[in-house]
Amino acid sequence: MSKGITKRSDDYSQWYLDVVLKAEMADYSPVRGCMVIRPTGYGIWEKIQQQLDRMFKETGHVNAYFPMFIPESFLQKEAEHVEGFAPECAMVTHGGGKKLEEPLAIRPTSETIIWSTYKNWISSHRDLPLLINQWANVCRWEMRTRLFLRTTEFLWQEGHTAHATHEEAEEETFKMVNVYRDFAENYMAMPVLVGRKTEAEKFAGAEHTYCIEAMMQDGKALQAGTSHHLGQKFAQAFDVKFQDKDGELKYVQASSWGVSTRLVGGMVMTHSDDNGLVVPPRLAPTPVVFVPIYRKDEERALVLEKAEALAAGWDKLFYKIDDRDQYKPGYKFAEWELKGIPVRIEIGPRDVASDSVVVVRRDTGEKESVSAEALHGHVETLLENMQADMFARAKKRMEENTFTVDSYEEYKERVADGGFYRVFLDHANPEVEQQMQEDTRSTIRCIPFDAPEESGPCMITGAPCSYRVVAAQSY
RNA sequence: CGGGGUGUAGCGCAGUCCGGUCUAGCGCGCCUGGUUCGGGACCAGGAGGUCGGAGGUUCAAAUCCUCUCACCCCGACCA
Repeated sequence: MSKGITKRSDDYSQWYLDVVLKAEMADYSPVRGCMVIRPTGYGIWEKIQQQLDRMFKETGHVNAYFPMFIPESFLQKEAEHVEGFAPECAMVTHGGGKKLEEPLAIRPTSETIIWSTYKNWISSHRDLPLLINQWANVCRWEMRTRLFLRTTEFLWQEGHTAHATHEEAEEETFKMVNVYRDFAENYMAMPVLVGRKTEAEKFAGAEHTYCIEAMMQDGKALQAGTSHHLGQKFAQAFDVKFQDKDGELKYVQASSWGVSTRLVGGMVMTHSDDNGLVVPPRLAPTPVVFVPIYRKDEERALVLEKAEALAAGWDKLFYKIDDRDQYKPGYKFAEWELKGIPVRIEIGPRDVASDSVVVVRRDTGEKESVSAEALHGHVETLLENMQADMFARAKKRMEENTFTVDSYEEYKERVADGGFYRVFLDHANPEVEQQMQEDTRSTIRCIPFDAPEESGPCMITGAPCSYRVVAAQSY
């Protein structure tokens, strides 16, 4: 069927690369670890941006833009932050033909430049909360990269908020991880686990980190979004204080939260199949493609005219008519499948004669004949159903691959096969997680918010635990 | 940075072990013309290559030697 896509069952990571490259989502760049995002991939990122941007604004945030160059000294102001990011920073040492007095880091994240600026913007409780987001590129010099999932430069959004109290910052941190959950589930059709990161996994410079974790088709976890309560760490590092109602000077409380182009990779690994990309309708830049079928010029004219008529009333961006003459219909079918267009409408002379069309859904491949009259309603319902079905399938898969395990021996045997493991682990003790990582290359993905109270012994040390955490191998 | 692999036309590959038949070939794609068109059409003609790079051995190198670069996969770091 599909030309040159490795089967998932043969080699999952090669399959992923094949899909991304063959569907023309991205290309390698001349620089190691960087990628060119092609229109098919960028269009999906744009849909992600549009919807998230709306959700951020609906929750009271505004966009701004901070520069990508950060004085090296800024990064050093917060101890944990430096330690976490220094090794992966790209540094600019020259400019204008001269060595710079102070090297500039290309932002790996913007906390430092933003808090150095917030210092000037905040003086009173009346300036709070400050709720700003930015869409930007960032750069992290990773040892090993993978298209979309981890690249040296990537695109993301980063929200940076300032609050008067710890509680308000907490409310914000929690609210935003739930925005991410809402987005992942309802737009990406990607079920996620929502919870808190362990000390070992949290953001460098956060008090605590909340996250959404998704499960890919091979059972590995993907951190899909994070929201951090930064407490007063950055406010102290950059001396950001405000005068409160009570007249006292206090350090501001902060949060930051982000998702990146990694989501595009997560979408691929959640929904796509051996025939190529499968895009959930709500992330499809163009959800519908008409493939005309004709033999002679008269038929071509007839069929295209009918397609135009059928599409009348639909937003121009909602559909496209593939009137390329140099390809046969079968070729076009295969190509649009590879590129993941959710709904294909086949229309030929026979359909025109019967005043109907053939409608095919990408996720299941099901075909049905639909009367012209019913087409709009049918397609709109179909897209909604696909969206729901894709989520349901992914959710079922996640549930079926989430296991409850009590013995470390059993865990060690099974975790490499993929899946989420609900286990008792003394995560407060960092050595426990470290040992597990050494033994199994797996980590605690999160402490789910909805973990029921349950008591049992840590599977490694036997220490008493009062709930289970979720551990898995991850990307 | 370790371990494995691959670099030959836009893509996928053969040729490399055992140097000469390679003036480098095949499939797909591309260009021209015609016939086709309901699941990746067919025929005919054509364009396209510093064989990853540098150095060496040789009468002769895609092929042997040395060095080097890039990319992919698997680990250690991470959204």
